[in-house]
Parts: sequence; structure tokens; C-alpha cells
Amino acid sequence: MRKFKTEEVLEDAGLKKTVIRIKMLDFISASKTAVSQPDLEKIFGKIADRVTIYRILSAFEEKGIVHKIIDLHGTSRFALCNDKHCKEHDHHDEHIHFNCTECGNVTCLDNVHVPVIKLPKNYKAATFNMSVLGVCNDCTVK
Amino acid sequence: MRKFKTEEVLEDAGLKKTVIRIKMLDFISASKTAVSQPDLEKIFGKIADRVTIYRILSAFEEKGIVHKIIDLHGTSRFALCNDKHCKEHDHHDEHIHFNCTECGNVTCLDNVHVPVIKLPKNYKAATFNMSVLGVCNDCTVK
DNA sequence: TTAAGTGCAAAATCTTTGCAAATGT
DNA sequence: ACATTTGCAAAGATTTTGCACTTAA
Repeated sequence: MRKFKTEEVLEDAGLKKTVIRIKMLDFISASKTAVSQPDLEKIFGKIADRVTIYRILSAFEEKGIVHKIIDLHGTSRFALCNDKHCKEHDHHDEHIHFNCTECGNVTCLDNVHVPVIKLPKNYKAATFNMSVLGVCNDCTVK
Repeated sequence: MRKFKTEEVLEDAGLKKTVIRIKMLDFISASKTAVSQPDLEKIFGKIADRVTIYRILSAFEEKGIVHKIIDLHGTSRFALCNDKHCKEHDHHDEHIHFNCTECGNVTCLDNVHVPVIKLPKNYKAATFNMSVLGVCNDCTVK
């Protein structure tokens, strides 16, 4: 997870430091797992309009602050981009997403080695996205 | 790709052999790539109601005839289950999905070796879903 | 002050549900 | 003939857009 000052990130991105943006970014960065859109609505729906949440998330994504993950059920989830390589419209988040079947959380496994895939002739891989389905650390330990 | 008689498949699944089901299953099985919901609507929307298409697809999925893939944009796509291991509510489709950034097609790479992933302690993998993003065979050759 | 951000209303999609009519066996 | 399947209407859910009001710089 990237270490940073929320307010600096917003400033660097050229986004105004509004109350809601600071709270949302704090929340996403404190979260160990990728946060779903519905979760964010539940948490911030009282202080911000649903539309505002959508707009903030797409602004964060555009600026390379968070990346969107479509989980195995098709739900959008958001997680911090984990390095300084992500720039506007240019994401590099080639890590594995672990979808837990017990708690439903999606975790970005930044440190898991990503295997090289041998593709058939004439297939050129640019990037990829790997989702593993199983039981996460927390649920295994419980 | 599985070889079969469309009508037998429907029969075995206990589904009535209606005109639309036969056409849809023929189409999906003839397709080299996973077909998106919007595509299916464009093709069959004149002979069948949108709702019917939804219902047929979920029936096919429930019976283990096709599997649903959520592509990287969150769009549902459908492809034939590739072996006889898929049964009702019990899919085994552990292959790689190749998403082409040129033509947008999603191809099930049944023959690509799926790498073993070393997960962190206490993470138990049950199954997984791997999407590779790049340029497919057809678009590379063009 | 003024450009960017937000809220509200409304539209555009996407997906599901209920029920009457049509179809397959 | 009878259970299944389909079409239509409508409800729900999700996401986007437009415009006036508000806020940060």
C-alpha cells in the first residue's frame, strides 16, 4: 500500500480538497480490500449524493489515484493504485485480485508473483487481470 | 470446443427445444469468442424479447451449458462450457479469457496452460479466473 | 471572484418479476 | 391437456447528464 498524505494526493492530481473527497480517499486508502460501489454508497450516502460518489470515483480513477476492479459478479470495486507508475489514463495495476467466497472481499495481492502466460501464436498480451477465487486469510483464520 | 447436437443438449438439460433456444445455442456454439449480452440482443432481438434472452441465458447457465464471463468492462459474455464436467450449478471453466483491445472480442483459451499461483499464507484458492488483455490472433494478422 | 465541485431532478440503461397468451411434448 | 416458455408491462437497480447552487482556492 502506498504511503501518502491524502491532501497531497488530491493536490498533485489537481483536484480540490473537498470534505467528501478527503473522507472517501482516506477510507479507500485505509481499506485492506477493494471497496465496492455499494459499500461506498452505504458509508458516504448520508453526507454525499450518490451522483457525487460516482463522479468522485471516476475522477480518482482518471487521475490514477485508484483503479477500478470489476469483480467476478460484475460489481465495481475500487482500490488505491499501488505505485507511482499510474498516471492519468495510464494504469499499471498488474497484480492479482483475490475474491473471497466467504466474506466477499476483494484483496489486491500486490506481492504475489504474477506468472508468465504462454499464449497461442499471434496473441500479443499487453496487460492482464487475474482474479483468484477462494477463501482469504481472515476467513481461513476464523 | 465441445462437439454436440444442439437439440440433444437441450433435451439432456430438460429444456424444451424451442426455436429461439436452438438458434441461440447454435449461435453461441458456432462463435469462436464469448458472446456479449448486447451482441445477442442485436442478433436475436427481432425474433425474441429481451427478457426471453435473459431467461434463456440464465437457463443455459444453470444447466451447465454455457458459462458467463464478466469481461473487464463489466459486460456479461457467454461461451460454451468446454467439457462434460460442468453440471447444474457446478461449473469448471478454469481457462484463460483473452480480451482483445482491438476488436473487443473475448476468447476462451482452453488450451493455454494455467499457471500455479503462490498465494500468501492462509489464502486458499478454490478456483480462479484469468483475463489477459491484448491483441488477438485475428487482429494481429490483419 | 471564479472555476471546480455538488445536489437534485430526470433520463438512459440494464436486469428482474408477474401474469396472461402461446408453444412444445 | 398440461407444464413450460414467451411477450408485454411494469418495477427495480445502476449509471449518466443537465443545470442551478455551493465551495475551495
